[in-house]
Amino acid sequence: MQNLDATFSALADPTRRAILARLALGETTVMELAEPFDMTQPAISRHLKVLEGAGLIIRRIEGTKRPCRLAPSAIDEIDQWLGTLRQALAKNYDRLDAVLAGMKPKKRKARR
Amino acid sequence: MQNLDATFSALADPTRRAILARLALGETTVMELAEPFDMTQPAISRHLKVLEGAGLIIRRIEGTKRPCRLAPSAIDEIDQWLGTLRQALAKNYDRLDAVLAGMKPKKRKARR
DNA sequence: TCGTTATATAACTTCTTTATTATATAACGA
DNA sequence: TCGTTATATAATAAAGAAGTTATATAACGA
Repeated sequence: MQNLDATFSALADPTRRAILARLALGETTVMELAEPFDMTQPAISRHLKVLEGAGLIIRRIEGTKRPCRLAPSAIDEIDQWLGTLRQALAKNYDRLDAVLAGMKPKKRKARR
Repeated sequence: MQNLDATFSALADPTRRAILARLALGETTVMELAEPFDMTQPAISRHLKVLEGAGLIIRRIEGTKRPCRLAPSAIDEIDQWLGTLRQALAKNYDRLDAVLAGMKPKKRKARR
């Protein structure tokens, strides 16, 4: 779990998220992907490169076309990271709730 | 669900993810957060501003201190977006699997 | 009231990202 | 073989991000 940088960074761009959404509907070529955007083809090619670098999409070669599709593994990776955070968060809030409710105050207040 | 840009962008930085991880353990002040990093205090302050802007953390004022804690809502938001993507992805792969398995070939091959 | 602590803001530098245009490559169909 | 289609790459400009130092602000404790 070390390319979270690339993954989140790739997801930070709305064009790239839109591309992913489109790819979620099925495999698509570069030109098909570029069409709905007000952007040149090289720009889209670059976005695809970023997505591929982050492991979010996979490309094959089919004649002169380069159909892209989503890679499921990256999603899992994010999911896993989020899971960890959510879990810690839940624990944290439980604790806070407990404190607020005054249950088992233990040795709270011992903050240095 | 419109600040996904800010959210993912905030998560793309390893320092900020580390800060979140630290905050997952409980509320912490700016200096406490800065300590483990090889970075100046203003840099950390800036990171916190980014995280706050993305709605990932909440800050209160306590005298001269500004304790931060995680905001749970943003996590949910990401989760929701990921959920949508994962769902579409699953549907997509089911379809692909079906095709690959040769089940109900329907009108495949009709690719233009 | 004064020095200290906790934090924020500004000015600035450097590195990165994103988009553009122009051009290359490579397969396709005639 | 030739023009066309699909895509990539390079050069470059413009905008943004991240860190630094210097400085401001505001609450604290003496």
